[in-house]
Order: sequence, then C-alpha cells, then structure tokens
Amino acid sequence: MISNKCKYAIKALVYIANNEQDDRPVMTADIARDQQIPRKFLEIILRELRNNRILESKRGKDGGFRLLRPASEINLTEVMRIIDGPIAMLPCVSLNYYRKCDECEEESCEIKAVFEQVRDRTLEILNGQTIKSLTLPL
Amino acid sequence: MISNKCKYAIKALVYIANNEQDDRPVMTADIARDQQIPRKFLEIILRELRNNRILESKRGKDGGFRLLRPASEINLTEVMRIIDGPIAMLPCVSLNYYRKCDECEEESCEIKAVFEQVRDRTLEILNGQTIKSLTLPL
DNA sequence: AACAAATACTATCAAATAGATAGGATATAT
DNA sequence: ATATATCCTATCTATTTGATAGTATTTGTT
Repeated sequence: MISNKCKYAIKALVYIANNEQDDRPVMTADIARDQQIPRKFLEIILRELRNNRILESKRGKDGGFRLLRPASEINLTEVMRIIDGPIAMLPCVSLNYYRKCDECEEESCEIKAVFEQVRDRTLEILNGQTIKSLTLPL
Repeated sequence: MISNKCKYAIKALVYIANNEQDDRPVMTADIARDQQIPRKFLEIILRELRNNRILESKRGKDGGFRLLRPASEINLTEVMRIIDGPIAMLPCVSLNYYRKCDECEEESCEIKAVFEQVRDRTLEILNGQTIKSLTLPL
C-alpha cells in the first residue's frame, strides 16, 4: 500500500499540472478544496516536494506552487520514492533503498527472486508514467 | 513493503515444506533456530497460519506443524493476504480488501488505472508462486 | 507604511501498526 | 508423573501515519 500522503502528493501534482495554463502558481487552498485534502497536511506535502525539486513556490499574495520541470519529466516513481521511500516489497530487493536483511544470507534466500520479479514488473509500469500522462486529455 | 511478519511466515512455510519428508511435524523451535526468527513471535505467526487453514498443529511431545495441504496448493498471495492484508497499492483497487477512498470519486480518479495495472502484473507473478515452487530443487 | 494573503517553519498530538516478549494453560508421548 | 510441545492472554516499546495549531516570513496592493 502507498500512504495517503503519497496519494495526496500525486493528486496534487496532477492538479497543478491541470491548472497551470496561465503562468500563475496554484494555491494550496485551491488544491485542498477541489481534491478534498486536509489543507495543513497538504502544505507539508507540497513543501516536501519543493525541497526535493519537484515544485517551486512563491510566497505572499498571488503566491502558490508551480512544477519546476515539465509534467512529462516528472516520473511517478520519483514522487513515490520521495514521499514513501522504497517501492520494492523487500528492503534487500530495493534499488534505491537497499538494506540487507538481518536474518538471512541473500545467496540462499528462497524468496528474493520472486520479489525481484515483482519489483521489475512494477517499475516497468510506474517508470512509464509521468504527471503529464495522468493529466486530463485536453 | 511486506512486513517482517509476512517474510517470516513465508520462510517458515518453505522451511516446513523442505523438512516434512518423514511424516513428523516441524517444531517452532527448529524453524526459529535455523531461520533466525524470534521464537515467540514465530509462535504467533504459525498459530495464525493454522487458524487460517494453511497449517495443522500437534501439541505435546513430538508435536509441531505440518502443511494442511500439499505445498503446491498453497499460494503466495494467500499467505500474504492472511498476514499483511491487501496486496494492491491502493485500497480502492484491491480485489480482496476493497475500500472506497474518502476523498475521491472513482470514476474521475486519475491514478486508479495505473495502480490497477500494477496490481494485475503483481498478481500474475505472485499467483504463479506456491510454497512448493519456493522449496529446494531436490 | 499598512494591510492582506500566501507560503515557511516548529511543535505537538492521537491512533494505528510493527515487532516483539512474558508467563501460564493445556495437550500428549513415554 | 514428567518432559515437551503448542495455545492463549496480556503487555510493551518504538515507529509510522495522518494530521492540527500557531507563529514567522515574504510579497503584492493600496
């Protein structure tokens, strides 16, 4: 399962992509209202995405958030890794958050191979998806 | 990520499958020792698998656990669902633990389709794996 | 300069989950 | 009887999840 936080993050990014036609930044309050995300929680999420160079922010009146890169260059895996960490089902199989298991040697691990397969098929799909590909057709 | 508990469950089942040649049940203490799983925690896990008709148990001297069905008929998804619950990455996309999202209508959800794909590819792999297929060749 | 409106930051909190551990009850083979 | 195994109940700590509150700071407008 991905966290609510991560789901909110993805939805917020898609919302921003859908609403940035004119060059004005999108406000937290608007995203929160339209996507039904708790506003203060969303603030934290958007700031985190900004700190990780997915968004840029503008403070004060007419402030808000804009994508730092084109939506087509923001990958779903990148967002998920920032918010939730590993995508793999086992730490010892994670590409970006690898951690050895305490209790077993990897050479003799019976279950590693299966979860490597799952990881690869999952990444095939998620790497192929960007914020752009999740926006509305028009 | 699957939980440690779930990883322990799978490893314990594979261990039992690997060690049930003669008809004697496998003891918690042996699994715990050889697989480096905390014994008391493992007890809870094995009992849970018994309650869910994956294992049968025998108490007292020469007691222990045996697979209730052939290893080839115990699916990896079945075990994972018992211990960890949903396999899908979103509740609204789960086949066995479906739950509607509070904040969004599914018809207009931008991210549902992607996570349905991930679910399907993941289940393709995990449904194809049984405790038997994870045991040692011989 | 004053004000309104937005993000930034810090602190805190409650509930759930993860990951166990302890101790005694019960069943069973010898 | 006794030793040995599972069964059961209770408890515990740390972490994570999901959030809220309040204040500081920046910025555009009047």
